[in-house]
Amino acid sequence: MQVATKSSARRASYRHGDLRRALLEAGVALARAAGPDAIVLREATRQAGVVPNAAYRHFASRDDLLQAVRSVALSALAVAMEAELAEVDADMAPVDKARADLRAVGTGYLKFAQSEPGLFHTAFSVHDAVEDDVDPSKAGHSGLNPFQLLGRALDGLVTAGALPAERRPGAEYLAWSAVHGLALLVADGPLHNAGVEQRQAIAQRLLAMVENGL
Amino acid sequence: MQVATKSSARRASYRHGDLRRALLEAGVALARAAGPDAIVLREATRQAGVVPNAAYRHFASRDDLLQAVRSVALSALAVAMEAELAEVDADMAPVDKARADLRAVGTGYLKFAQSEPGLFHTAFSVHDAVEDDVDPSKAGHSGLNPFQLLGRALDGLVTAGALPAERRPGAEYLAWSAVHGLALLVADGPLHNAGVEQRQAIAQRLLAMVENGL
DNA sequence: TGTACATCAGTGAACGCGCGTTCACTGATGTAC
DNA sequence: TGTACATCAGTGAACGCGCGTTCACTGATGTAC
Repeated sequence: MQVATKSSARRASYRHGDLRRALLEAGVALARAAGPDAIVLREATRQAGVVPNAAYRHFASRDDLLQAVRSVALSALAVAMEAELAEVDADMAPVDKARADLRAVGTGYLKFAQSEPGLFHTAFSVHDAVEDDVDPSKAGHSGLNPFQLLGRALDGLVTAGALPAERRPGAEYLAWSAVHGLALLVADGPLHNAGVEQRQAIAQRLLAMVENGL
Repeated sequence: MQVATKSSARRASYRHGDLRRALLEAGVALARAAGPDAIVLREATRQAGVVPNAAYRHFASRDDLLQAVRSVALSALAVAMEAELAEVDADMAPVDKARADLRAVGTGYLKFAQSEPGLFHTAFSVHDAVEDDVDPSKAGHSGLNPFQLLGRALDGLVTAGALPAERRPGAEYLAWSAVHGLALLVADGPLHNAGVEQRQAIAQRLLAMVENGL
């Protein structure tokens, strides 16, 4: 791994170089492999090649590290959703475009849950209100976090006339519920080992259900 | 607490009386209060007034106790769903009855998640396939577990002609996803502290979405 | 009905484990003169 | 350009904690004669 961004470029090496980053990456690796409970301070320092208490120069506590990893996970989820949004053909009738965007949001969410179950669970291990959070460390490239991306897609539906404005309030929770529930079944539930085609079929049916049911 | 059922009636008192039951009840109390991770063998023995290793006369390991508590939680969930089903007026047109049954299944599930979040999480802390499980300790009074109650309701929808038979396969996962997702938001997510009326409104909209979208 | 014996539920004491966290330190680096 | 000094990232050693689990035991109960 090379000096990639500002935080490691500021000075190339002190004692460790960039221990904070190394610990965070170790924490992410642990979460990726086995979920939030696997984020263990001592193990992160081991992976960074450093003595256990050295972590306290960069994180106030184990929970502080957890929260940092959680932000990374939320951000990665947002990026996955944005990637799916970027695939949507821009030259469509507004209504179709708005619907396609909503589907992309759901698809990105589901793909992430499937491919990164550990990070997915970490992102939602604490359920404080992400809704109004403007912390950029939890956002994707657009500056929006996953919940906000969903909100934007729903707003688009209203603007395009595909969703009556009076049904807009609370719609996040309906869409989120359906997709989040399936995401769990797919992340490590009974559908985790279903075939790709079966999963995709169910995902498509679920998204259609949301679209029609909203 | 008095001798209530067969297992404590067989013999009224030996050393403890019925330690297995006492440990299980302690485990359930712990899970109820703080979820599956709170099920701690030593704490259960403390609550039962017994030395830690005494638990091993009745449970092979901590995980064995966890699974027993999980069965209790699944069974309680099934009972909650059955209670809601029992409220459905039996003298309705078959189609309406079938729809009302499905709603009752969802409502029971959501109410349980709301009122017993700790047990709810315990029930789904391990996600092995409950689908085909015939273990009566995970079932309600009907002998069916929660997943099977949902399946029966969907079958009823088909029989009544409210759901095309070709859409029946996989329908469990669509309905389950939506309701399970909302259950989590309501159990300890952002909707846990929403007002009763707001929660009920969202629940009704979600169930309508499932009904229309299936 | 009474005594000898086998059973096995619960005891007592101890393990090793890995965790998060605190303390006083040291020594490489950056800075001021 | 060189030296004295302050900074503070990482060290070394140790804590107390509660956990699950194992071992050899003891003594109240149920059973056979």
